[in-house]
Amino acid sequence: MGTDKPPAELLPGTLDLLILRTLLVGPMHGYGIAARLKLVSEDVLQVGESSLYPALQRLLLKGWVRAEWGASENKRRARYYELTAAGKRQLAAEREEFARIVAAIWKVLDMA
Amino acid sequence: MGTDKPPAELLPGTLDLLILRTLLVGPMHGYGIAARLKLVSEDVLQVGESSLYPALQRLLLKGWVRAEWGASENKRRARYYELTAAGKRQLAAEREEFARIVAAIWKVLDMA
DNA sequence: CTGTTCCCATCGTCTATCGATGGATGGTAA
DNA sequence: TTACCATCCATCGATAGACGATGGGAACAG
Repeated sequence: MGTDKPPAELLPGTLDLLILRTLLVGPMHGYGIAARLKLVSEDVLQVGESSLYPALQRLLLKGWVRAEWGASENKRRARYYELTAAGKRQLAAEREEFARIVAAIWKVLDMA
Repeated sequence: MGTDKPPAELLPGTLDLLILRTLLVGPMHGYGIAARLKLVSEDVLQVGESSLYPALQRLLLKGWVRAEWGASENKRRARYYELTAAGKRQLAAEREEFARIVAAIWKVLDMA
């Protein structure tokens, strides 16, 4: 029967925030970002590459990240993404907004 | 002069949860649901009617709410939405899933 | 009778996530 | 060497969900 599905991997609208926060740790390539998100969230957050790369393109366009080609630890060619100053500001703003909204949602969930 | 303002009013993917939780208080009509969300969240959550009604249709289709025509307190005709048993189960499940994901996001936001 | 508030609802747009897919490269094992 | 697998890049098409604009109708206050 069961067409059961894997419940949910991500909250829409939070991916940019997650990527920016991850890049705050240091420059990283796409694959590494996905791996780190999965690791830190203990397998709860699983971002596919087809979500990740469009998101990175978005962030590049807005000037929140910068990209540079390099070599990964395994000597493979890899594109490293790095947070810009504007990206750091954006991160702070998005984080605050996220906290604000989540707090509001909890108020609803906990109301009498 | 830009009183510009609200960048985001809602986290996509959380609307169903918010509606179900609101209906747990008791049967309510659409307008009332929106008003209550705004009130309880202290103006942070503002759901427009063009988001609300499609969402209610969705919930009806899935059998999580039931609808019935009646009269509002002001004697106007109003459609009252009510949580079904399946809806209550769904609410519990979505709430848990929401908590799970938000906790994971915080882990990312707070990582070293 | 006119305007305002309350209450219903749809259409079209836009943004974003995701499954499927494709390709290149380097390490490893047979 | 050859095969294979893991890593790493990226796009396309489908789908879903939120929102602005818009429309209507019924009660009540002025």
